[in-house]
Order: sequence, then structure tokens, then C-alpha cells
Amino acid sequence: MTHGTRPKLLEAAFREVYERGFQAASLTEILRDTGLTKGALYHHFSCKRALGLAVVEEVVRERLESTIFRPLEEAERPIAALLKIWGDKLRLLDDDAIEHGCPLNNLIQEMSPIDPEFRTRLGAILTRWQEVLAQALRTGQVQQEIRADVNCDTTALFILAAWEGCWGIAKNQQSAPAFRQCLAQLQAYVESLRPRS
Amino acid sequence: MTHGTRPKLLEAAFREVYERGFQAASLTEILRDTGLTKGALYHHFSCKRALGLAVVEEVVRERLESTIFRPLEEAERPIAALLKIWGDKLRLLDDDAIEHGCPLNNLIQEMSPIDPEFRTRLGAILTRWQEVLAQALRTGQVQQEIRADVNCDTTALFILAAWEGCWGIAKNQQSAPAFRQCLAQLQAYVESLRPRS
DNA sequence: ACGCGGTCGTACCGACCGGTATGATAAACA
DNA sequence: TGTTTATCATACCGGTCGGTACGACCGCGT
Repeated sequence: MTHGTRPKLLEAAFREVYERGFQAASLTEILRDTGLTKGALYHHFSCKRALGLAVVEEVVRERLESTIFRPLEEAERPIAALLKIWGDKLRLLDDDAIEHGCPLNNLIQEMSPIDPEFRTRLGAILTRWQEVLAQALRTGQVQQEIRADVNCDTTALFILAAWEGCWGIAKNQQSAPAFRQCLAQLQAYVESLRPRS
Repeated sequence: MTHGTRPKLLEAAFREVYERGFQAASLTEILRDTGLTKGALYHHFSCKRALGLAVVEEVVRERLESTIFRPLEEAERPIAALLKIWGDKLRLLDDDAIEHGCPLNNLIQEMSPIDPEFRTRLGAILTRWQEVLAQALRTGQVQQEIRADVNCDTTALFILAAWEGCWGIAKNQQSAPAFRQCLAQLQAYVESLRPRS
């Protein structure tokens, strides 16, 4: 059931971690949001760390799978789909996203240096993202929308880095226009990968 | 004097914040590193937040000024200087930098959403960086090393975002090659701004 | 009717943190 | 020399945190 106490805890924990970071996230606050208590929490999760890792796997990863990874994999024209996804993100940009940035990137920056398990799990999501992007570029090549001489793997990595970087800038500037400006350059970069007309 | 207790506190605080983030930084640990006590600390700084802001202004900003901003401003051929700075950073890359990433970016990601003062100060450094980069691109244009049709301001912003993004990826992957790979693409992007030969 | 395992609430602990109050010391100045 | 002022040490406080112990409840099989 999706209305159980465990999913409720995961969702509230995601919110709290998204707003404060994992280390600063307060279990008490999560329990206040859900109306539950520590007994319920420690029945489903052995410790705070386990809760955080579950958030990574079952919330962060799942959201990216459904909103980006699978749409990109199932698209017949992946390059157009990629630009469309970015466009959607820009149109649906709310204050919350501008204020707090990318959930995955936040956790990566905070947890990678101090917890190997977090680092591995987050790195797996990053690798998956990179592979999805690289595959999109490859089919873009056979569809002659991407030049044949571009290295799809390293380009995918760079696009990923630039994407997260744009989020980081916007998070400080606290303005959607700054994010748009930054992302427009990323789109221009992808356009520059097209064959010379 | 540069050997006083205040600079010693600032340096130790920078290390601690760099390794754990500001919120998780322990004043006790800083004092243990310096051999000082809380009396000394709270004589020079009114609270933990003031110490953190001083670290931003007097350590983080100053390091960037001396290693990147001023060298880029004083260079006769800024584009070559930019590529050289990146090359130096790659050659002198130590495990510490790979493990903990870019100090400025770390603070931006952690503090921007939760403290307006931090956000403003960090944003000022970011703006300065952007302007230095934009100016470098502009003189690159008059030296005919950058195409005349590129928007220097937005391009500078994008380069900045990509640069920080590369650090973020490397921080998770924990490998210098990943950073090199990522940064190579950034260099390739800058090369793509050159006039058609 | 009874027991039992899963589920969750309540009360509480020990540890750690940022911050404060106060005292000791030494330099600076009269 | 006497006094003030800057500098730093020591001891301690209030508060919050993650985590634990234990009890209540409830469905379910027998």
C-alpha cells in the first residue's frame, strides 16, 4: 500500500533532507510532519542513516527514473526529448526548486566526502544518468542529429556536470532568470553538437 | 601580523568547514587544532556565524583573488591564461581537492538556502568571478581568439556553472581522471568559441 | 478464548553543541 | 608604579540530537 506509514516517513524525510540536508535533518521534525513517533520510525528503519539511504534509493532515484531516465530511454527522438525535458523543467520551475536546487546534487555535495555508502549509491544514480544521456547521444548520432565525431560518454558526463552546475548557480542567485540564462547556454552547447548544416 | 591568533583561527576554521561543512563544523575541533580555547575564539568573533562569514571573506575570497581573479585580470592574453590556470589546477590536483571539492561551491550549496547573509557574500564572489571571466572573453574577442558573436556575460556564467559542476562530479566519483575528463570537455567548449579557422 | 508477532506510542538517556560568565595574565599608558 | 584594557583560559549552562527501553494495541491463527 502506498498510504502506509513507511512511505509517509520516506516522503517527509525527503522533504526534510531536501530543505536542510541530511546531517541537519531532524528526525523530530520528520515525525512532527507525519504525526508519527519514534517508535514507528525505528520500527521501519534501523537508524537515521538507513532512513537517508532509503530516501536516496526509493525517492530520489525513483523520481529521476520516472521523470528523466525512462522518458529519455523510451523516446524515439532522444535529442528532441532531452530538449523537451529541459524545457518542461524550465516552464514548471517553482520557487521551491530554485531555492533548494537539485536533490541529487545536494546529497552528492554533502555526503560524498563523509560517507562511502551514500557516495556509492549516489554515484550509481549518476552513472545511470550518464549512460542514459550517452545512449541518447548515440541514437542521436544515427539519426544524424549529433555529429559522428563527438565522444558520447564524455559529452554525457559534461552535460551532467553543467546541468548540476546550473542548478548550483541558480540556488545562490535565487532567480529563475539566472537559471534560464544558464540553461540556455547548455542548450546552445547541445545545439553546437549538431552536424554543420 | 599573520601569525596572530585570529589568522590561526581563520585558517583552522576554513579547514574544518571545508571538510565538514559549516553547520557540522565543530568549534571544539577548531580549538583543538589551534591549541586555543573558547575564550580566544569568542574574543575575536561574536558567534559561529561571524566566524564563518569571516572565513568566506578573508580566506575563500582571498584565495580565489590571488589564484584566479587577479592572474586572469593581469594577463595579457586572458584566454591562454584561463586555459593555463585550468591546466595548473589539473597538474597540482591533490587527493584533498578531489575528496572535498571546491570550497566556494560547497558553501554555496549548503548555506545559500538557509542564510541570506552567506548567500549574499558568496553571491558577490560568484559575480566577481563571472565578471572576471566575461572580461577575459571580451579581450579575447578583440584579440580575435573568441568569436565576436558570443555573449560574453552569459558564456561566463555557463563556464562558471560547468566548472563547479565538474568539481561536483569529481567529488562523488573520487577520481582525478573523472575530473580531467570532465574538465577536458570544458576546455573543448572554450576552444569551440574560437573563430572558424 | 488465548497467545503471539507485527506495529506503533511514550518516556527517557547520554552525548554533544554553541554560547556565557568569570578569572588570570600581560601589555600599554598615565 | 598603579591602573586600565586587550587577550586568552576555565568551567559550566541550556538545549537539541540520535537512539533505546518498554508498554499498548490489534489482527490472526488455533
